[in-house]
Amino acid sequence: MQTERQHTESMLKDDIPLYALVAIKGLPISADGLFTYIIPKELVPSVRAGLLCSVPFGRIKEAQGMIISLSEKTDVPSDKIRPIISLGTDETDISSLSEFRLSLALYIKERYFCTYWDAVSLVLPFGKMKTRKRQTKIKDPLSDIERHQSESVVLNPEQQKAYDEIKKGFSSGRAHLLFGVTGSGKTLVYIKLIDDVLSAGKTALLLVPEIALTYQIVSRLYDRYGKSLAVLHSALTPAERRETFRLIANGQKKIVVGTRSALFAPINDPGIIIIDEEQEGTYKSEMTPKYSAREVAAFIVKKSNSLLLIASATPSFEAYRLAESEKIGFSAIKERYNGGPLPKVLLVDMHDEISEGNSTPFSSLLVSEISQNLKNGEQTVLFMNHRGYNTFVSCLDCGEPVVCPYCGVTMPYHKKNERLVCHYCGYSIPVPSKCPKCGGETMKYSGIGTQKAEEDLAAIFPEAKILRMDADTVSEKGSRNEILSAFSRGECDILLGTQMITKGLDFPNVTLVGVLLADTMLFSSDFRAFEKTFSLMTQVVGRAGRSQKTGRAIIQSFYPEHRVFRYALDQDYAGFYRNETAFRKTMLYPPFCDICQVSFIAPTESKAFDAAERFENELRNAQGDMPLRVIPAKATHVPMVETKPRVRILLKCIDNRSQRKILSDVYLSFIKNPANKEIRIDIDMNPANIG
DNA sequence: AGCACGCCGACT
DNA sequence: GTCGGCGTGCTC
Repeated sequence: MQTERQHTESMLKDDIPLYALVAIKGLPISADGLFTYIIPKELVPSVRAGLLCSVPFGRIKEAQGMIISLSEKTDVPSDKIRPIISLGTDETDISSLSEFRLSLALYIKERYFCTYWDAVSLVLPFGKMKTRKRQTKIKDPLSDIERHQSESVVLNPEQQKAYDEIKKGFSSGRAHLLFGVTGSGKTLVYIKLIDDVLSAGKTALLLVPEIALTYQIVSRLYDRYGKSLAVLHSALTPAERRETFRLIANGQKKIVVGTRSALFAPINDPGIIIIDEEQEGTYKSEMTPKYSAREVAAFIVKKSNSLLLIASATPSFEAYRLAESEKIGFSAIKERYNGGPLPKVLLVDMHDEISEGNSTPFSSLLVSEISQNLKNGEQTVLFMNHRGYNTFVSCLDCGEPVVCPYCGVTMPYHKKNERLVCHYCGYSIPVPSKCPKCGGETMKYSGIGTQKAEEDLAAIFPEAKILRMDADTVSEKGSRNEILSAFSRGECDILLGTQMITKGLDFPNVTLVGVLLADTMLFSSDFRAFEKTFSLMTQVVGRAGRSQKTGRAIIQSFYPEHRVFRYALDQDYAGFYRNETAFRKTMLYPPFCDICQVSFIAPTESKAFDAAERFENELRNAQGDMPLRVIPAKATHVPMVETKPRVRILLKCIDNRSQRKILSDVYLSFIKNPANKEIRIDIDMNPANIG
C-alpha cells in the first residue's frame, strides 16, 4: 500500500514539469532578469540551482547561463518557454555554485545595481572562466620569502584583554571592531585568533588594503603557518590565481591573506574574517559590481556563523558609530606594544618658510631633524602625495594648464622621459613647446612631486642615501620588496614616497617621519576629506618610533591651525570623531545617512547636466521617501571619461531594500528611455571617493 | 527594385 | 549584448 502510493506519487511527479529560472551571460542591465526554461525530463535528476547551463536565447543558439532557482510552476506563457540544452556537471565542474555562493551572488545583485551575471561571475569559485591558455609553470608566490623561526606570541595585558573580548564572538555571525593605535601590535592579536580558528579546524581570511601591505604581514604569517598560508591579489597571473584557488578549495591552504577580491576565494568553513585598516577606500570596488568588502564580509560571516573582525587605528566613522551604539563588538588597544609613547608631532607653518625665502619643500625644522637623524644613524620616512617631477605645466601667457585630452585633468611632468603623463589613463605626450590653447611660447612648471623632492633632498643632504618609492619606482615586479628590504637592512637613510609608504611599514630604526605637504587632500569636494587626512596623518606618524627609540613626526602645512591637524597633533581620534560627526549630523552626512553617487557621461557637458536633472526629477516623482536630499550636479573631479564629460549628483539616502528598489526602478526606466540613449549612467552606493 | 545602414525591440 | 526586422534613402 505504502510503496504503491509512493510509486503513484513519483509517477505523478514525473509528469509535473520542472522549470528553471536562469541568469544569462552578457546581458546589459536594461535586459537583465531571470528567464524561465523548462528542464527536459532526462536532465531533471541532475538539475540543481547553482549549475551552469546552456540555453537558447533569442536568436542565439546557445547562450551560457546559470540556474538561479527551480520551480514547479510559472506565470510565463508556455509558448514562450524553451528547454534548457545542457547542464554543467556538478562535482567535476569547478564553476558550479554552492547554495552558499549562490546566496552571496543574489545578495550582491540585490545591493549593487548590477546584472545577475555580474554577480554570479564575481562569486564563481574559480573566477571568471576564460579560455584556457597553455599551462605555464606556476611559481609559488611564497617562494621569494625566507622562512624564519616563528616569533613566540606573547600578548601584553591590553592585547590579551582585546583578544579575550574578540574571541567571545567566535561563531556569533557578528562583527567586532578592534581600535588599536599604530604600533599596538594588532597583528599579534590576529595571530592568536587565527591559531584558535585553525585548531577548531576552520579557516581564516585576512584582508589587507593593498598588495604593498601583503609583503610584511605575509612574511610574519609565513614564519608561523608555512605552506598552509595562501596569498591572493590582483597581481597574480591567472595560472597562479587558479592554482592558489585549487589549494584553498581542497583544504591545503588554511589561511588566506589578500586584497578585497580574496573575499571570493573558495574557502571552506571560515572561522574568522579579519579586515585590517578597515577604513581604507580600497575595500570598495570601483568596478561593477561596486561592492563593499566590509558589507560582503559581514554577509559571509552572518551566513556561516563566523566572526568578522575589523581593525584600525582610525576606524571609519561608520564602524566607530556602530561600535558606540553596541551594534557591533568593540575592543581598544591604547598603548603601543613596546610600551613606548606615540611619536611627538610637530606642525610647521609653510607660510613662514616662504617668507623666510625657503622655496624648497623642506622646512628648516625638518632639515635640522633629518640632519640629526643622519648623525645618529637613524632612519627617516618622508611622505608626499604626488609622484612625478612637477605636478602640472601651464602657459605663462594665458595661465591654462596642460590637461589630458581623455580625462581633462592636469598632466604631471616626468623628468625621466621629459613627458607629461596622465595619472588616470596613462596617456603621455612630450612637453608642448607652445601652449595648446593660445600658442604662448613659455611653459611654466609648477608643483612638486616625489622626483623633484628627491632631487632637492639630495642637494641638501649630498651624503645621505635616499630611496624613492612611488608607482614609478615600484612598477617592475619585485622592486617594491627590494626597496623595502634595502631600507630595512639599513642601506638607506631616507625613504621618500607616496601613499604606499604610509601603511603597515614597521622599521624599528625609523625615528623621524615628515609629511611634506599635508594639505593636498584637505579641500577636495569629498566630504570625507578631513576624515581621510586625519587617518593618513595618523598612519604616517605611526611609522615612527616603533621600537625602543621615541619617534617624532613633522607635519608641514599652510593651515597648521586646521582642526584636522590639531587633533592629529594630539593623536586624538575620539576627539576628532566627536568634532567631525557633530558637523556630519547637522548637515546630514554619513555615518548618519548613506551617500549614493549617480554619475552621467554624455557627449556634451550640457547633456550630462540635463540628464542629471531628469534623473533627479524622476527620482522625486517616484513613490516613497527616496532620496532624503540631493546634492546638485557638478562636474566630477576627473571631468571626463575618454573625452566625454562626466557629471554627478549625490543622493543622501538610507541604503535599505526599499530605497534601493526605488533607485533601481528609476535607474532602469532611465536607461530604457530612448531619450537617454547617449547617456551612460552609473550608480555607486557609498563610494570610497567622491568625485 | 535592390541594397546598405541605422534604429528598434525582443529575448523565457 | 546580439540578432533580425524593417524603415529610410540612395543608386542602378
